[in-house]
Amino acid sequence: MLKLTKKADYGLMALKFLAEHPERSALSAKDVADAYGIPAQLLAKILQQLTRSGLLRSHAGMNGGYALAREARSISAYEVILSIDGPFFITSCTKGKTGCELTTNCTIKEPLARVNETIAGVLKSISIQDLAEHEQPAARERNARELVALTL
Amino acid sequence: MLKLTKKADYGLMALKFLAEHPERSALSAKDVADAYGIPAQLLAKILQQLTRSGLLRSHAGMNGGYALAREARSISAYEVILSIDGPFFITSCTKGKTGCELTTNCTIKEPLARVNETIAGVLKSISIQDLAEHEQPAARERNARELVALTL
DNA sequence: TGTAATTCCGACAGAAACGGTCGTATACTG
DNA sequence: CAGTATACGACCGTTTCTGTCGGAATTACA
Repeated sequence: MLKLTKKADYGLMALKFLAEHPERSALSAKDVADAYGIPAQLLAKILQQLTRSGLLRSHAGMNGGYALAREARSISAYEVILSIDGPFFITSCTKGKTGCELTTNCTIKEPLARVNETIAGVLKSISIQDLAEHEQPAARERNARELVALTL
Repeated sequence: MLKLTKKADYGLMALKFLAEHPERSALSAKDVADAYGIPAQLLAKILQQLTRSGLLRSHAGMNGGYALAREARSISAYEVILSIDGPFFITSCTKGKTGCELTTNCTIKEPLARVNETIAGVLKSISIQDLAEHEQPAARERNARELVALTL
């Protein structure tokens, strides 16, 4: 239904939270979970996944936790969603390698693939820092032309 | 996971098929289902829903079936998806009236709402006729500026 | 009038995805 | 060593999705 999973939401929230607290060298999963009322163990798994994808750096032990692996500005919402929910295709027929197993050619796929790229483009244009700043002026003018190029 | 349901896919395919066969006054659910290998009864329910939403006109009885209620050019992919899958919000927290029941304010919602509108804008810019024509040049230049206005 | 084609509608069942929990192992700090 | 924290896999309950079944109402046509 074209909606992010809660996991992806949690992930974005967590990264935003980390971006907002650069003074702490690391925040534990529990810190973040408490801040937002997210189930701690669930968030832990999400953060572990983000670590595996290289978006976070983790450190076990006392005073350990997670920190952004890169600048907030250079981490896009797209990467986060991709890491947590896996690759998304707007068409449900595009499943892995098999392609569309339905009829000879569901020509519907082609135009929707363009929509898919547009969405990806929009998500790529939004950085974690954009989320952390309550206004996100930076992402605006920056990608205007690019967006047009993508959709058309 | 940011993906259309199969039902929505089926609905788009069916409308595309109807748009491609204007010579027939009506096509039965079975006709369309056979053409694409879609489960007939499932497609029937989808077409009924689209009829309820006013996108199709139905006619029972022999030689009955479904036909587009409007010009293919004036029916957008957005309307189809909306009819079948219901209103979509990219953030999973935006549930009906309650709003975000999580923390005081998940500021994440605000930027993503803009993404949501962008996606809606793209889907609105794609008509059934665009799907029927294998190239969809019409939707291109037409909505370029509008898209920019939406995202920013 | 009767029969076949077809839409209409609700209920339901199997399957998959999602959200969340638990237990345990591992790593680091002091 | 003890406490804090990540890492990871198994599992379960709920929801959503996909598809099926059965029956009722509508229409065309012989």
